[in-house]
Amino acid sequence: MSTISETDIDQLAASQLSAINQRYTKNRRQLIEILLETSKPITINQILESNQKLAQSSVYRNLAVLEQAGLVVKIITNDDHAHYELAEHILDHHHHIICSPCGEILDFHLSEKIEKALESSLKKIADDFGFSIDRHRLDLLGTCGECTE
Amino acid sequence: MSTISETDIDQLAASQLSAINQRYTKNRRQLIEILLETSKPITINQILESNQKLAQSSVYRNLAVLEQAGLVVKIITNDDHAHYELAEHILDHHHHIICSPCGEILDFHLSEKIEKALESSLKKIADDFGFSIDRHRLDLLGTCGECTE
DNA sequence: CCTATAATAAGAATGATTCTCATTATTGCA
DNA sequence: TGCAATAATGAGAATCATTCTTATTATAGG
Repeated sequence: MSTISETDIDQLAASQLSAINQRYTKNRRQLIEILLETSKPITINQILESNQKLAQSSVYRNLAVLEQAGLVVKIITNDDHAHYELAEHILDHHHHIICSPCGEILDFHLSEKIEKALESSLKKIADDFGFSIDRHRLDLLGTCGECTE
Repeated sequence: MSTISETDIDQLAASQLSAINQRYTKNRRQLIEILLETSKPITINQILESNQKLAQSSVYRNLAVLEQAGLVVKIITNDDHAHYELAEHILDHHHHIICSPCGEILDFHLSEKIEKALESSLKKIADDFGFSIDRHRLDLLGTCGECTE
């Protein structure tokens, strides 16, 4: 639920791509658009279904490029297909609730208070382990209402 | 760092396997032993290296059976090989700190206070989404000391 | 408008994981 | 204890998401 405009995203995308010497091409813009329209993480197959013109190999390659540019995040859950969504500075920081039977992934948010407490804990832990941290992720694994019925 | 004894685990394993009509065979016991000796999640290849007698296909099959029985947890991180470790009622509830460059996974614990606060938040969120929850997982993604040097 | 370079797309290749099936082990019962 | 009946094993084949290859097409910059 971000309020960032599409032109802003285009500028961001162009800038983050050029930072790694990549172009913001028509194909890449279409991927960004699809991800922006979808309110939850989706698979490559869903992307291909939503735009039949896209070549599978290009979608794989371009999502990898967009991920390198920090514009897109790849979400690996269980054994199923990977899911993709826009990076958190475009959407906002959130977590995932995952239905194991059907593989669907939805976004959720922690209260600011708990999120902050968690982050400061994690920072300490990372220090103890001598790690430099990129990010954390929190997943809720279970069964959605539809799969229960 | 659990204080559960090996005989206790054998009993647990036998009982949880028989609950799904599976036997606690020599191969399966060896997998449990290997996972018990290792203090962190390991890959199938590491398991095969640590015991050359084991057949790859059997290890895959038996880890799947042990996972179904709730004795073992499969950890999927990025694109690398899956990692396996004993279930939380054998070890204890914990989370993972993952080095993206080398793929190593280590266990860590949150303070009880934050863990409890988190759990009660997550319970509410699951209700809101109409999900029944099996478990949650929290991963810290970054770069370990060795990979930084 | 050219030239150099990057992106594209179709299909081949890869590789972790799963499946198949003949062989071996185990269980329960006589 | 001995004998089915059934389950587990292991070697290799098959699967399938993902990555790679390469010829073609598009783009940027002079």
